[in-house]
Amino acid sequence: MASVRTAPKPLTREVYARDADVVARRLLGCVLEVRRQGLDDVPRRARIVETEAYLGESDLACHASRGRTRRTESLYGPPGTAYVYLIYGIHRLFNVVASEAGDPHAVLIRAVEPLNFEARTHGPGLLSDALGIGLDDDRSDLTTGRIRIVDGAAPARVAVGPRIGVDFAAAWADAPLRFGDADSDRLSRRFPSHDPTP
DNA sequence: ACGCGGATGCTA
DNA sequence: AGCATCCGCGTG
Repeated sequence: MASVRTAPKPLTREVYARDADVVARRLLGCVLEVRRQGLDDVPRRARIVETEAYLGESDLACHASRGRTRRTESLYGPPGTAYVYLIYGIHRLFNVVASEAGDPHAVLIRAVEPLNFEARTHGPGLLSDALGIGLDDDRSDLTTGRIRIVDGAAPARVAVGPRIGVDFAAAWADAPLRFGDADSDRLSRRFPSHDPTP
């Protein structure tokens, strides 16, 4: 009998309800899907290959470390909420809220591999442009909205390193909270190779 | 009100 | 290494 293609289901809220470093690793290999109303019938789909974890108010690199403001309001929402903000007046960065409501953890999606379209997606600003993610998506619910994440196979090898662009964050700057599919050719930047030697 | 600086990406 | 470009936030 013919195989039935089961519609992929979005990750459930409980998948997001863990500390951001756990969720950041979990999201590698999962597929980000964005329906673009009026532009596509078919959602754009892309495999997540690089993430960073931001661990709440005590994490000096996390926006919530400066307290709860209007911009960071979405970080305080339930896990599975989108946090999208403008950086350098130019780029929109897409994050997934993790942990639990009131504990502002986030996972920044830093790079994806396009699955059913062509675009440059090897950076957090680039992928938002390619997928059509904008400030309007801030605070949207990833379990019900036009942006969703469906499960996928975890990468065979995971690279780990310090986060990018957070040198100001004192001791937190060096924490190993950036994760990547070590075999992807679309990472935003090279990971420090703790490669051994020959 | 006002000035500052940033979870980037491109060019030199 | 320098710059574009603009919103949110801290200060007045």
